[in-house]
Amino acid sequence: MKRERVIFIIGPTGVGKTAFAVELAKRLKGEIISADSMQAYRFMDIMSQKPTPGERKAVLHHLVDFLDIDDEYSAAEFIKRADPLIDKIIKKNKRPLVVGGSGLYIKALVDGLFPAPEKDTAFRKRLQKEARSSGTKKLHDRLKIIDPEASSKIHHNDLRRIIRALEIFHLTGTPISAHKGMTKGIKDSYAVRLYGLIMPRPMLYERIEKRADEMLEAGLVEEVKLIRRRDPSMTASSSLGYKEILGYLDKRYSLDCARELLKKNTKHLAKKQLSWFKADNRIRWIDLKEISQENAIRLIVTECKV
RNA sequence: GCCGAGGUAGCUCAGUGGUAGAGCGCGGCCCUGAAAAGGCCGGCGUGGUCAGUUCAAUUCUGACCCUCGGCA
Repeated sequence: MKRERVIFIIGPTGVGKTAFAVELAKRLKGEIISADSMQAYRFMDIMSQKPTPGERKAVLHHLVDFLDIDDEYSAAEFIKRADPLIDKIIKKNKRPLVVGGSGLYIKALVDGLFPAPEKDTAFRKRLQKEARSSGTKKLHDRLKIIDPEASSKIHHNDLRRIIRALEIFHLTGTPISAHKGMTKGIKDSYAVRLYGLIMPRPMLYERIEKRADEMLEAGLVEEVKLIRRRDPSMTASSSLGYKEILGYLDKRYSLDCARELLKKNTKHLAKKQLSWFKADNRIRWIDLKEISQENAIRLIVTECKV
């Protein structure tokens, strides 16, 4: 049986995934699934650089604009929603395009996430408190006893992962390393094609800086004020743009300082995304300095007909 | 012109008579329910220039150049 093809457009923030994907979707009769933790939120329009109303009219977008600011979101929540959407889109005789920059979200969808219980907030709080009073190292030592394999892979300062590993054991009685590998992703039922958009670092950074200025001009400060009033969730409040502007609103530094911070942190993000994606050799890279968007799209369209 | 302070890593600066460090930046990397999060690793640089003292000077002395304050 011929497997249906699912196309992924991934890449660092600022390369132009959105515009590219919209253009591609038009040619392929596609619908876009956003693999983006921040575009999911209502009201976070400017900071998450959502597709424009025009773009959303031209191509149907899924998983954009459906969460309230105080909702949590996660990779698991994402695949829970994205997985069934793929089938639905194919049944409509359309082509699913997954677009986003989060390495984990993409990997989770393609390769799957092992079935595991949700977070236990009380347990996490308890361990965080413990870490503060007696040190992160102590928790790492505890992990070593119940799961030597996981503890050797998790750095002793990486509190977040140490707690998660302990949490899995606490909730299931099985160490986290025993859960890994027991995963099923969409790659098992579809023909997955990963296209990575890229451009030389200086060019990307220039675009990022320009975009930050445009976000400020478009009213980022007002947007942050609005979001703050609505008590953002942990996920929402970790958005780039939010914390940088918050510091300005709290008079900890000037607007110019916030602007520079936003630029710097966005570049850091791009760098981290690049580092994540580089490790995945299934990705076919498209350098937008070497090949025009138009030609790249044509190439993908041709490949899809084969 | 005079007085004072200073010129050390891309930036801000610390320090030492035996040729140098820290933060930030920058680069590299890890990543399984917060991922736009979290974590790890990476520092030879004409020590402003030239001369002197010394076994040895970035560190002491002198001259010069430059920067910043103050006075004219």
